[in-house]
Amino acid sequence: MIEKKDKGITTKKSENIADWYEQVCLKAELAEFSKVKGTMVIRPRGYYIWQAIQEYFNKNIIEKTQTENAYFPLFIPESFFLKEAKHAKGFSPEVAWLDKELTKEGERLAIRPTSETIIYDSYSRWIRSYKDLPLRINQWCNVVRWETQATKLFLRSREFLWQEGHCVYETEKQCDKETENYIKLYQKLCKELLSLPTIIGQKTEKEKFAGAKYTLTIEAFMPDGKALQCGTSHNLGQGFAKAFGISFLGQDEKPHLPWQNSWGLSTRLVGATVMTHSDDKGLILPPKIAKNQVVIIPLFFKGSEEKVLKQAKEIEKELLKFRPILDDREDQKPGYKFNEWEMKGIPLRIEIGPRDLEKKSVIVVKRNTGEKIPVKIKDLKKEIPKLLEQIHQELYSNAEKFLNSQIIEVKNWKEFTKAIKDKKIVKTLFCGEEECEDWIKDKTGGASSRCIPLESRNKKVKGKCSHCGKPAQTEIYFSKSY
RNA sequence: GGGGCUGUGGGGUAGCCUGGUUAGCCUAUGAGGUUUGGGACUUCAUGACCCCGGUUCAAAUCCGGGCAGCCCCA
Repeated sequence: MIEKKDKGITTKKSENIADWYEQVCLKAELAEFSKVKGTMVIRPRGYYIWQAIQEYFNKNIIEKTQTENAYFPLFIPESFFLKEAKHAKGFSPEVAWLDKELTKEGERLAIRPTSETIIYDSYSRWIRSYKDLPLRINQWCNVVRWETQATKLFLRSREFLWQEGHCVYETEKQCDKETENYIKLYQKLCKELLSLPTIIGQKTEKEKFAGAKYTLTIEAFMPDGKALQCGTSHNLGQGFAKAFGISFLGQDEKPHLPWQNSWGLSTRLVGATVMTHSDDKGLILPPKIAKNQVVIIPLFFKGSEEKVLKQAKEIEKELLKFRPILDDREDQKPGYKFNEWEMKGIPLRIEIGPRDLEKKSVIVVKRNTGEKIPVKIKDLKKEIPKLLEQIHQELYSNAEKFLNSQIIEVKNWKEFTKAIKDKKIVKTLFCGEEECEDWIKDKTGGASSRCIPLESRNKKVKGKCSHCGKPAQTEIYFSKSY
């Protein structure tokens, strides 16, 4: 016998987070699996979230940093790819190639896993003098990385949507400064839009972007102790410029190689947000990215239906800017509706019945806490934005509290392995050796370096690597990851 | 990287071991009636064996391959 609750989320977040997460994505109608392994359909409720990210991004990052949006092709000739050796090597295992179609010269074509090469081919023609710099271009597109590992909705798929920014600068100093600025803007987006706390840091040599001088990252931490890379900003140095023949005449009338960076964030952020905030009843969304911020549920009783519905419609009209849903279905009981909209993550529910009409008030219910708050109808327009903001803050501070509670400082290998086993994030001293990092990954069942905290990356440290005992070079975070 | 499990109407499942009548149930969907302050009741209707191949008089069931999804360990 199937329980009625089977219509809802049947697995608890604390019991099996993978199954729970999948159910939330599917049942809240954010996404569904598609036929080809590792590909997904993003449904309107899910795509709205991505659009909200795009909107914020274009307004607060693209415009404010004087970056421009453009678009480059999906297909990349193999020869472009091979120009920067480290880059080509790093991406080669996961590039998807077209089977038959070749260029006129007989070259294979790759489906972009990232667009450095095809963009920099253009840049080599566009940049002539220092007056052309800085050049800042962003593109919104899809990329394909042929993952062999287990794929997961939003978090790891073979095709995903992202933005990639590509800037060119006259000086190293400016490049450093802006590479750091972009990652900080990413962190701000996560906080202000998605209620997601993150850690900023620098990737190790082992984990940095293929072909980069260094990579900055923001890392979020999921409830199961796994980290999720949410955005990266790479200082590419001059390697790509050299490989693609990008040079400019300086004021000194001599040719110079420019400095470049690239930076990106993807639909993975949607997954991070869903997994962080949602609960056993289903989706919880930060209000700013909710397709509908309010659902109005009229409670019908014989004799008063008309009056209640009329008032509900007035409220709907009054609250139009919060994209309300008026659920006036007559064939469903209120309890059913409550559960349905909770599963779909509507931040606020307004209940209105005959008893409320008499008092000229309604009950407003917060999705994240379940609090029921009586509000006078005339005050709704004023109170709703306050409650939405409150939800945003509560989600952030809960996630932040969790993040801080997860970080454990360790001094030796015993503490290190115990912390990883306890699904914590290890903060420790590290020698910086790649072999040491490999060894740790092997012995802990996959814990890898997350990042060197941004504030301490140029600081000298005293002490020993908590694993090998060699003199430490840096502070660092280690954890398992998605 | 290694091991294991699963695939049946839109969703969740029974049946499979031991091949055999019309593939059962819950839910969903559509129509009707009674209802409505936390997943209502009822009548009728709609709708399925992942794909390819093999064994067999006969395949959801056995065998092989493919595709897809999940779990565990490192």
